[in-house]
Amino acid sequence: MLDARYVTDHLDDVRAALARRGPGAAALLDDVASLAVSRRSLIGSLDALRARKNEVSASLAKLDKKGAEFLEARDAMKRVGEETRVLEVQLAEVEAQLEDKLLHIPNMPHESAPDGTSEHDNRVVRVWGEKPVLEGTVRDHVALGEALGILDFERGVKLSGTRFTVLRGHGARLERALMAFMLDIHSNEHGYEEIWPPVLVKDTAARGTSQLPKFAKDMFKVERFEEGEGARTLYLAPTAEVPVTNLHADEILEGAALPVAYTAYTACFRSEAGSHGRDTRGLIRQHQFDKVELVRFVTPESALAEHERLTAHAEVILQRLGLHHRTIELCAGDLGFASRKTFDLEVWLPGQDAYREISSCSWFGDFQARRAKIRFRREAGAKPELVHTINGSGLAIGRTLVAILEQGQRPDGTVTIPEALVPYMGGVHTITPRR
RNA sequence: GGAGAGCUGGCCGAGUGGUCGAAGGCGCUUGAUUCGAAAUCAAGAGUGCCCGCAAGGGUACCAAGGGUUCGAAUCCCUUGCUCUCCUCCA
Repeated sequence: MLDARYVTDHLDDVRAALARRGPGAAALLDDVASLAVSRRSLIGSLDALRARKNEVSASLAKLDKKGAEFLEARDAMKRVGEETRVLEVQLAEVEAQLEDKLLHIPNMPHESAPDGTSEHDNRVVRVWGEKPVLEGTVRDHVALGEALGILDFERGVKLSGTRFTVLRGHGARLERALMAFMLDIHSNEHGYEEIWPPVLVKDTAARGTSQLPKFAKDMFKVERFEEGEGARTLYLAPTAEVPVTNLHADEILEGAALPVAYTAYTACFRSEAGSHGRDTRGLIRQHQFDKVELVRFVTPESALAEHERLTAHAEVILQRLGLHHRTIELCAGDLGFASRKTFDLEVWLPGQDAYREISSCSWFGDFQARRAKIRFRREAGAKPELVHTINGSGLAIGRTLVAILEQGQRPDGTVTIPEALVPYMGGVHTITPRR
């Protein structure tokens, strides 16, 4: 979230920055400044009252507990106590309101993010490779996968409903191979520490990365059966970003340790509320999918360069797989809620005759760090500062599998496995129909 | 699931209603000493918020939340977590 004090002191700037996201975003600021002001004045009065209470209480300790002086002062303090309680309630109320407003305000787009209102205004930054020349009928991954017997959509639906898929044989193997391939490159070559986190997370973690409170409907909520009072609600992480970023929630990192870089494979769960009817066919938009994530905790001054670096790390995967793709930068109007600047990698899918997002690499400034209280100290004794967080998919595995099928298809319906992946596939070079 | 013990500052650990933000030790920082180091001695170190240009001042924080009280790390309640033993399980 944004800093209330910064918003109050730079109201016009913040308003202008948020306006770049489109109409509406800036309007959310209206009450923040006034709430922040009344919060400060309440704290002022409250602290003064408490100071007096502390002072008098200390002197009371030395008095004869039955003396008239003691009794009189005690009664006076009783009234001060009540007054304090009233102010405390008011303050709690104001702070709750302020917090609620702030949690719903999106991040300010960075000045380098291009202007624009929708995905049509996104800017192509670079293109890698070119569209493969495919002989014969171009098929999409659904047709290919079903014919090869590696994608079983029907049984996915039977087990779990729409947007769930069963991978089998070389399909399942490919999914596993991609996981290991990506993790190996990021941990061995790019210097990321491999993490294996829980995927059921507390609401506090989801709040830290900003899925909550605003995007609760996009997640699966898990309740423990029975339990009564102690019942706990957990959320299925929609991305490893949530557990991995929150690894350092409420911590102060040593400046020398930055950048801290983690990579993690997790299954990801999205309820996809509000996307009914979109991408209903195939693997593109599932309730459960696999992804390898990259997360970096960095200093503010290195953030822009670090963002480029992380994006490049994700691009390497597509390059090693020989998959034609392009990198685009999102315009201000298309940025995610928490992001200041985002590069998307879009892979070419011949079956759809379109480029589709396969990775989204975002720089969040201190937006997540403020929510999750992730700080660093430049040197011993220095004041703690908020870190900057950056993350991106490196990559979405299901969509990578789709791209391999569609870009690697041959006229006879078989699929060529990218050379780099062959060792991970147990030496298999080509996926051919089962039996 | 059952029984018990506990949760204090970076760590260990005192503390049982008033001067406790908290003894002591370890660790850390800075000085002194030393050719340098070790040892020793001295001083200093928490985090948030509010006021202040600053120096500095105020306030809150002893797992979390509530309560009792003029006053709570200390008493009461609720929740969470940790540990030990049993049970169960992968």
